[in-house]
Amino acid sequence: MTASKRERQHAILELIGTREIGSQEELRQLLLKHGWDVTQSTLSRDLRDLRIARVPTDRGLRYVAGAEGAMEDGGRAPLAALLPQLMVRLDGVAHQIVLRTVTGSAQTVAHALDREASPDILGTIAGDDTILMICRSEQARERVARRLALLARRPGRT
Amino acid sequence: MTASKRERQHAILELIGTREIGSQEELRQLLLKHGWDVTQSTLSRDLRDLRIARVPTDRGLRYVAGAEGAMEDGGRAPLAALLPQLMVRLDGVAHQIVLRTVTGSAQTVAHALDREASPDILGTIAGDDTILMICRSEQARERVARRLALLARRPGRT
DNA sequence: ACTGAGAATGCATACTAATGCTACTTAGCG
DNA sequence: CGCTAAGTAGCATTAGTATGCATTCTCAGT
Repeated sequence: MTASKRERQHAILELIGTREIGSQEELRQLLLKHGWDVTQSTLSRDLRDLRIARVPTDRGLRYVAGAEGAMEDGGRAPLAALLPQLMVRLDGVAHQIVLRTVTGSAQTVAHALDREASPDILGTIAGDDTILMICRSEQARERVARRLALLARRPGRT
Repeated sequence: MTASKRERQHAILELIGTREIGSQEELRQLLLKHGWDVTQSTLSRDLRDLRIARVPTDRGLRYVAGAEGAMEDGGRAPLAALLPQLMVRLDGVAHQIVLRTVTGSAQTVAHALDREASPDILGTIAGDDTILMICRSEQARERVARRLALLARRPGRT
């Protein structure tokens, strides 16, 4: 599958945002449990693509994703550039959308969202890795969610 | 020399802030020019101490100091350990739960919540002493709320 | 369908980093 | 002094990561 690369990299982002992962082999095992069976080589390349760094922490080396890689100019990057890199998951209920991002990037993405000034969106609230978007209606929510999902898919245009 | 360690690490920080360094051997060569002659082992330990990460950039792997390493928060305690101490009040409407914590602890608790990766929870957003949790449904909310209430009661099991 | 261009991946291996162990230096103490 | 404990750093080795090359897979164009 061609699409699997993107999905896999997404899974990687989510795993790394959620747990503490210290080696590619460790990551490989986790991915296995989720149905992906790839070699360390592939992971090395994925981590490079995703700009995921290995940083020393109190508890040893850990992989962490950062916004640095995706941000072309300080915080002014368009949504289309940010989402593929930073969005981890998208979901919603009623007139609300919850958008999960790589840890630490919620503010950045929310900012980009605000700059879009969509009439469908009443406002956004961002924490560390989660953004809550209040939409004008359920229909509005659907529109927005669809668009975001699309933007997140490829490094394409608006 | 004993005191040289501190100086050397200082030099390392400066070098890394100034040039693009991609390997410990490279760093070693630079230090040599500045009068320090140490082995790769030592540099590995220095870089660990300084929390310097190796991140993939456009031009290959580079060592960078700071941000990511410093951003690293330490509170990785499990929910069961946190809640009895930090949760103040629990309430909810529709598919949302509002969890009040001791002032300043919301981020910590929210983080622990995220790490649980419950399918019932779309996401959490934390302020200073309040966490908003968006659940997948009202039923999900009830499940989550019940569980949280239980966990908060005492240092019990997951 | 057939085919050439690229993308994606695995394999084997080169490269780089982390670490157990030992030695040495220094400071404090009897 | 001689001894011990703490802190550093080197050496040798292991652990872990990156990458050249070959193969396989996709897909557009014919």
